[in-house]
Amino acid sequence: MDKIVKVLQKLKNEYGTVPWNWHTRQNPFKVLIATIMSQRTRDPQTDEASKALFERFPTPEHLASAPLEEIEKLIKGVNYYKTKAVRIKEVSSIIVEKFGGRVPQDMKTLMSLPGVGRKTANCVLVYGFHKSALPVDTHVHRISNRLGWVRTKTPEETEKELKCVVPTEWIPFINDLLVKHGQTVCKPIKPSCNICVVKKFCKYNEATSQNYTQS
DNA sequence: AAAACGGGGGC
DNA sequence: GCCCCAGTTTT
Repeated sequence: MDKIVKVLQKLKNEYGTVPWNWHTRQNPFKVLIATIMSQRTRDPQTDEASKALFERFPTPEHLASAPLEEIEKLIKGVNYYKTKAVRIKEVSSIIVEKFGGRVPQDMKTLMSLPGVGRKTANCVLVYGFHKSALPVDTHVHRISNRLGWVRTKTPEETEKELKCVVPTEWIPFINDLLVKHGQTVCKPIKPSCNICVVKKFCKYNEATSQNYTQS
């Protein structure tokens, strides 16, 4: 079996398959809004806030005409909530007025929306429309490099290289699994390599553990 | 390419 | 109290 698949299988065994923001998936508009909310924000906060928001304003039409203050209040708790409230309303209006209430299905149009960058657009494509898209955030970028799967400077490079080395059927799981691993074990600073289930496949661990195993 | 944005939770 | 964070936009 391929080495990368082995690692992904181990991570899947460790962390399970329940995706973040599961209640929004298969609804492209909800995926879009919830993903904007999730930027630089921890999971549980976003999850609760997005549920509250969609209960009150379930569609682009509702959000486009919602009072800004009410949106702010409902999503308070997520990072940048004031800026995001403005963008959520803007995005909803654009979708209603320019796209007939439908979320665009291509990278370029998605990224033209306010508050939507490459990572968010890819989330919409893969979780909303089941396309073969790979959202790369700081965790995916960092861990892919530590493991030695890629050698890249930017998230976009990582996205392209990962798509070449990871089997298609695993693409939709990469983000969830590596983010979970990155939050709990493979942290940006002082990663807990001693408890890592994939350390024997990891270049970073190989390089850093040498200092201790010698002598 | 680097800084700003901007706020709650963990240590 | 300080530091960090499922990014995007602006300088």
